[in-house]
Amino acid sequence: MKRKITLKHIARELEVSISTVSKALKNSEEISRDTKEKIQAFAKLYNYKPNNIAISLKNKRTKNIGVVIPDIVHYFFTTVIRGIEKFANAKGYNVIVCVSDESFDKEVINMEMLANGSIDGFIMALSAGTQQKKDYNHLKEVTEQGIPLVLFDRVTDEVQCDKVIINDKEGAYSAVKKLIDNGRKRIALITTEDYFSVSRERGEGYRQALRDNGMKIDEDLILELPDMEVDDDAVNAFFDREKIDAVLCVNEIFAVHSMRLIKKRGLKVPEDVSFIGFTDGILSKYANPGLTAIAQHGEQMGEIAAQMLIEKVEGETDEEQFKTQVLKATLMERESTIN
Amino acid sequence: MKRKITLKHIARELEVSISTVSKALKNSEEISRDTKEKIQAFAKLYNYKPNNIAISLKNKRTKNIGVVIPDIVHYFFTTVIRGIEKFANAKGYNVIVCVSDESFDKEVINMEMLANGSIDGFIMALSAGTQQKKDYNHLKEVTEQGIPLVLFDRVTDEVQCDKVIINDKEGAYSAVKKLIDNGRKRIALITTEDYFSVSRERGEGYRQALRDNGMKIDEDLILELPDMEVDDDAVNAFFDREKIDAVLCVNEIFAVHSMRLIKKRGLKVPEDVSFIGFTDGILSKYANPGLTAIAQHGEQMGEIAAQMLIEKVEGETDEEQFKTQVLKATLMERESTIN
DNA sequence: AAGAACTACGAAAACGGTTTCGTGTTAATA
DNA sequence: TATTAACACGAAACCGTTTTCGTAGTTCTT
Repeated sequence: MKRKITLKHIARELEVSISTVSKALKNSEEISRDTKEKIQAFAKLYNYKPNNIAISLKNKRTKNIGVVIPDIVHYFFTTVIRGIEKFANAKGYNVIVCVSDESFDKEVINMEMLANGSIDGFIMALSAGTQQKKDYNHLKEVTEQGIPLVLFDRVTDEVQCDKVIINDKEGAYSAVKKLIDNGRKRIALITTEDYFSVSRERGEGYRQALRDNGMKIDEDLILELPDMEVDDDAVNAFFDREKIDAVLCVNEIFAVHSMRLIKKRGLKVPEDVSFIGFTDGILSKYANPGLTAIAQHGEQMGEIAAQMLIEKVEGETDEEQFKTQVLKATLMERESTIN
Repeated sequence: MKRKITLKHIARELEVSISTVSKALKNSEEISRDTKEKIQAFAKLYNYKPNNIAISLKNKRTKNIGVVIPDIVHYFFTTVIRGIEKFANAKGYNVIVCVSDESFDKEVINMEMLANGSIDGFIMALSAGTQQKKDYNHLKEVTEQGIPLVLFDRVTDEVQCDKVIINDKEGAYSAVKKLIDNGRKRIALITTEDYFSVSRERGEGYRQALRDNGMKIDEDLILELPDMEVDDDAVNAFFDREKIDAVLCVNEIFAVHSMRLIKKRGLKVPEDVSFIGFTDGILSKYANPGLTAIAQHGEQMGEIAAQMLIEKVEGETDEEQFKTQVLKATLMERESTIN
């Protein structure tokens, strides 16, 4: 087992000082050609690579960025991670992923672990627990320590930091507008409980579109599911109760799942009932019929978040200028709506 | 902006030495009650937390584990990560995720970056590029340096290390067996090119099941798709050419996608053609009809991999004993096959 | 009263680098 | 020949911990 070689080893072997070795490997002008060549050759031969930890300690920069997300088995979040990875890797950063599992406590614990020197900055989406509790002290603490933070998708106004979101309201608005233009009269909304910033925004877009088009808002057409998993009975009861010709869902699973329940009732999609879902993910693409979806552009979101973060990390100036970048939600039309 | 406080700050403020502070915070017997209480109170007040990087340098242990996977936007891999996270976090480890993007070069670069002190061990699945190239020197190098390595799912015999896989051959075998028992006569296999260890294994299971049941292997019933994305024309041509009453696919996407093409041809699933796919993922669950699938138990796989790795990392003895743990692939029956 | 044994703490090395500054040797200059 | 500048390198501090070892000062022996 050949252990990693250090500057000290090289220095001892070549009978020079550690500083000379360090400088030689950085091709410093201070060191003579001969010595440099000798040292560099030796280093290459023994495949010397500087120890990241030592460099981190010295520089007070880890080149790691911490990503805290509610759930990793979730298409949207993985696309965001992909975007982050892509940008971060190109800049020489590694990505430490922590999952809060929608829990406030885990979010706090994870952030505290990472904040003690392991990372240069955070990119995160708030857990459900945190949004319910409305307790953002752990976020405020890291920003007060001067650790840059970028929030994406699930954000809050109560923390001053960079943010990147999509225009959820507009996305929902244009989806509903499309349904109305297609002649749909009874448009339902299937959503989560409203402590999620995104669901709230999407709900507003839905209502606004109805209002702007002279349709009155029927609260009975709005179904709030308490869990992220779909309860078949609740949805079926909803369909029994209300006559519906279109459905907007705040996520893919709600959409695909309720589309299936509708088909089981012998109704046709999109002829009898149209469907649109948020998140243009893998389910929408492979659903049958293909699900018209509002794309959240996760990968782009991740890239932008990473860019914002790295700018702050590497920026000398600690100007307290925070931006919120709003991406445009775009409609990806498939067979679940009529063109 | 309140900067992080260090031992040195506390020492200066309380007019004691750094060593005294360090010991006091560890509740050492060496330090008097009075001094300890004073120091601990001060530390708590200023929310002192030791710097992870400094500790890593001292201990030569980072409490980070590196995970290198081909693709993060892939249900199976994310479930594995979830399992790894779960186990690792419970043991106080963080997870650094790197994506090789199926590329040999990126895999090498990522591993080299992490191997220079950033992590205590690796968990990984080989990229397509690596499996094609059959070049495993980067893996051998890290193991030679004494860095523990656990391979999962996409493994190779050429590297001596711990491994965790599912019994792909048996999984495919039992799937085909089931199709035969259902009276299917012309069972197709849609697979990738065969440099993937898993595809090869699955193919063998398919052939074996046919042989064992007195059916002859018709190579024309095996379709190898060059890409991970499905080429509609290739699959349609295949269906035009061959009369088929059942299909086994080596992944979800192949299965769901070709199931859809079959339905577009006016055939019924499962009556006319049955489908079984590998990876019991989100697509299988929400497909219409639900796709009978061979579960790969990603989360469990991740947990086991993490456990194996952490055992090696924390084990004193560098016994060169390597285990390969084989999980049982189980069939998850849904509507795409007849019971 | 002198040595032994504690007690309670500090100095310093170590982890593996980077960087500033000092210095001996040689070469160029006056 | 004496002075100076350039060159090539080393010593040491530093990043923030941990840990070993040394040692004042006190208390306990006999």
